[in-house]
Amino acid sequence: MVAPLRKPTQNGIDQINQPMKTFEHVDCSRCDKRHHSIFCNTHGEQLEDISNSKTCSVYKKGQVIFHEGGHPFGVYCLNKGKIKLSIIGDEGKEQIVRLARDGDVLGYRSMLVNERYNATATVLEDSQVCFIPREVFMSALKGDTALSFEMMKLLSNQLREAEIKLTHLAQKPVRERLAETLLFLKETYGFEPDSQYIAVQLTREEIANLVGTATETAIRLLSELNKEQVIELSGKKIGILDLIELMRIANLND
Amino acid sequence: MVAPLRKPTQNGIDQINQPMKTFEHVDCSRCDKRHHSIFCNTHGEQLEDISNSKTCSVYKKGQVIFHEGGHPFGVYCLNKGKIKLSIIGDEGKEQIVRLARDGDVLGYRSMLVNERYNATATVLEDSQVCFIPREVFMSALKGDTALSFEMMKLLSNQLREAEIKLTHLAQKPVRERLAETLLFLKETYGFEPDSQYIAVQLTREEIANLVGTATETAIRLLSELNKEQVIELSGKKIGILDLIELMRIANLND
DNA sequence: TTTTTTAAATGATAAAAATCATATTTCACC
DNA sequence: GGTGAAATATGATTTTTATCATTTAAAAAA
Repeated sequence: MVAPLRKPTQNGIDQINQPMKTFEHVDCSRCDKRHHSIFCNTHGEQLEDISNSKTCSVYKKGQVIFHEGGHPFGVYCLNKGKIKLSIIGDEGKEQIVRLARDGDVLGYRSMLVNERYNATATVLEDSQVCFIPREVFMSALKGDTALSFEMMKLLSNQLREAEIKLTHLAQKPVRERLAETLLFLKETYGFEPDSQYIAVQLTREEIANLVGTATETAIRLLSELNKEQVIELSGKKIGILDLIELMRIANLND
Repeated sequence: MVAPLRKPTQNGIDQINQPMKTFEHVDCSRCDKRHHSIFCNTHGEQLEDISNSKTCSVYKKGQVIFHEGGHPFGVYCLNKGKIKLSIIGDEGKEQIVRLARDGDVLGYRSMLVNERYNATATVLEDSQVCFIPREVFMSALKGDTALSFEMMKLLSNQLREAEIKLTHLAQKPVRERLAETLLFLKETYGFEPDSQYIAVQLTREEIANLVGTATETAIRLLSELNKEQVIELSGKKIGILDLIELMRIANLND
């Protein structure tokens, strides 16, 4: 008997944080996602330890993998799926700070500093996620310099991205940031097979929380870009009709 | 004969990036700043290597230690002084992304990922800075797990700070962010001896570039807080008269 | 299917913040 | 100590963006 599945609340964050079932997990050494992840240079003993101790689970859309304020017991490796990482601001408003795709690792930051999570990880579409227990991951880090370096590189890159995002948030108008966000979504998740539709479905509210604006403003500006034939809206699907123009609007000189 | 010292340009970023002279450098093992830095657990060979290869220089106010776009040849360790790290946005506007104080290390991010600097480090007041060459720092990292972990912790903390700052920038009004910035300045540099004045002198423009707003808006809101007797303005010096009220205005529930 | 709920769209208005303009002050330099 | 440049201050105005209100459309639930 399986417990009934509750629906996500209006802000897309669900109370349920228990995965529904496990999936057939391959050995980490044969996982093709590994080569584009921080484990790309991890071999032998370390990789075996990880592989033997991991738990692989399926999370349904809307489920929360970990919660802001919760204690980290390990790291999560996204095998397949899409996950948003968000911080709830003082007035209860969500700010999406990162999006994860296949091969991305989550929850390492809090584990490294041994603090509670400062973000919530919510599944955007049904996902397969592997869990690596704290001790295993930490001892892998200790025993594997290459892994440590990959970790440092990952953190460095995310820090750079966060600082650039910060600068744009402070200096660029919403329209430019929205265009930038659409390009970012396209870079992160690509297009759906044989189409110009970005391969992720977000609510308008989520797009606004990614851009850092009010939902109505995001809706208005999306409609505007739609009228200008730069993008195409079809329900939650967003197609890019004129990539060059979208890039021009985003006004990125980096 | 010493070359004449040019003045900082209007945005506070100087072309000169050559330190004027070296200072009497103590051995790293006896540097008291070390205990609060990433080198707190570094000993023996690694520390000696660093100590023997470092170059210690004095930078004058306004001088640039490294430039956005430049190549990193090592890391900088701030022995004594105050430094701002800023990114120049697309329209040429400065965004201050970090402030460094005694014991802080700079330039590691770009070095770890082997990319050009994405920020500029400018000296806010005359500072003593040690330079550690790339190879020495990197091999210390490789040979010293404790240092690697400190590095990861530092990056993790900065990432958390950046993400929180991002959220506040997106969600909080300027007045709250200004109050938060003043509290941050106080936390970072403390008060001047026996006074309530924050121990750093920034231009109003720099304060605005830290808050993420227009200079005039920052000036106006500072005057407002001054009138409300929450802070005291005396030239570039900012005194905190009512810390409780300032914290209330900052509206931090974290 | 029909009902109910939730999300999206759009108009009207208000609030916030930026920009422009112009004093006034401060400070470095002669 | 005076002079000019830069920084600060402040008012007026415009622009941007958020908020509120309402309608329409879409998606879940009965």
